Amino acid sequence: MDQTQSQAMVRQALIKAHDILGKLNNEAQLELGQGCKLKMIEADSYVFRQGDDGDSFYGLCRGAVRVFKQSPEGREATVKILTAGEIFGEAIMFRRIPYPADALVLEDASLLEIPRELFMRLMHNEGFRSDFFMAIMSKLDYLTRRVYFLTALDVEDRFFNYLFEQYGKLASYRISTSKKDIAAAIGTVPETFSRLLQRLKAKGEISWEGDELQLSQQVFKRYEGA
Amino acid sequence: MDQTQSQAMVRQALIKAHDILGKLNNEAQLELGQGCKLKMIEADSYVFRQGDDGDSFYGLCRGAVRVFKQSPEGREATVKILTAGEIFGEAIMFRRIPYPADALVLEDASLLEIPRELFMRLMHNEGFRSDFFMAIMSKLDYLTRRVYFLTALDVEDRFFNYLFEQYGKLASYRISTSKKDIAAAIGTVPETFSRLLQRLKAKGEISWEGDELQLSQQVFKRYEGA
DNA sequence: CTTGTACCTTGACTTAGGTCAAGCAAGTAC
DNA sequence: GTACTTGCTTGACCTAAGTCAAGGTACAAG
Repeated sequence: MDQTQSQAMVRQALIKAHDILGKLNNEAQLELGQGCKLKMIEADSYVFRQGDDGDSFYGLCRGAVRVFKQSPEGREATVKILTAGEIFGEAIMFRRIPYPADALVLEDASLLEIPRELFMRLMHNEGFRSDFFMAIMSKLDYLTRRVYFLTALDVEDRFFNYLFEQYGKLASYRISTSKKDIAAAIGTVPETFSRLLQRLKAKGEISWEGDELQLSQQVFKRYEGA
Repeated sequence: MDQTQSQAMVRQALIKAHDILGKLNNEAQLELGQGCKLKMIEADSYVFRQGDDGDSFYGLCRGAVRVFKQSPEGREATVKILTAGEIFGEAIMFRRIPYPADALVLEDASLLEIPRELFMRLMHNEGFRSDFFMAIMSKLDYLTRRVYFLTALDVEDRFFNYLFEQYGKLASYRISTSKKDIAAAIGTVPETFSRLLQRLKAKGEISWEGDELQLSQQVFKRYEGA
């Protein structure tokens, strides 16, 4: 088997494993596999920058990507930290505009780059359309909650909500995101986040050794409803 | 002409004038007009409350509605102030969940209430689907900007951005929203907003008499790029 | 071994903006 | 008229969280 063929098979496998793209029917997956491009991007590189021209959106198959916007003065707002199985950059599919945000790779990532023209063809596929739709609606939902989360909650609440949002409600977490990035994700600075963690440790509400984070019983009780 | 017939004509006219619903083709508009319900709701009443069961979304034809979420402690986050031509409540169309936010009428409103079952039928209409899609995408865009706006900008920047977002870049505005509601929209409290306005007036950057707001030249220069 | 460089923590300080309470102006109800 | 309400303003005060600067700690490069 030649090189080109085996790469095509890798793409096909990645598509199949993807939460959204994997729901396409076989023909559509094949079409997608032929028209998309696999990109490996290592941590600390950008997938795209705000203002870049482009006509592709991305499916994330491995790793993590942080999407954020920067103000002229350099303050930045993290819109979302994406993990495997999500899509991003779809905002520019319907209007020919530059990317409206930065997308920075946090953990070495495998991405499927899907050009607009292919996307438009896929949109004729009833199944893809409805899954794409669902994905967009759940992003809408996420952003609505995020607006709430950033305006109405303090840093402590935002931290726990972030955990639950990103990992679900567990007693124990294996954290791969750096504290600096978590701080950005919950809309604060590393110093404040560090102090929060000290305070929580002191109160015995959490323990965090290496990459293992544990929450105490009381924390769960506190967030029972949410 | 009897009562029922004339009400049907009113609905039909409202649909035609609506930015999104008005783009439906004639048959679809007719179907919509027959299946939807016209509601007049006066200021300070709720269209729905967070947690309410429901299976309709709304097209706003007149007036203004504020959509917001409340924290258990009563702090609230305004998600969006809607004006004529927009739709809202569509989040529950794809999943059978209670409304995830409150929708409060700010100015006497005319609403078209569209039940899920009808919505699903309309979704088969190619034109409606694509317009609905565009509307959702632009909401997504709006919310992304809003996350940025709430995290990375201070109250002053948020105020001017709100004006430009809501009315466009004018030299003179006729403001119908109360200061209290504007304060909520820009994510602050009336006191802080009031102080901001005094400061801006003192610096000669704005004047605000009655419902007439004027911006000075320097303000425009400052926000040229944005 | 030493130098560098991220990342994280800690301390001292500042500040934007929230809270609480009082007062005022305009509209409406009686 | 007086009283009540609602929206807005002002003052005094407080505090969560940001900024700036200095250290640690650990891993990587020379």
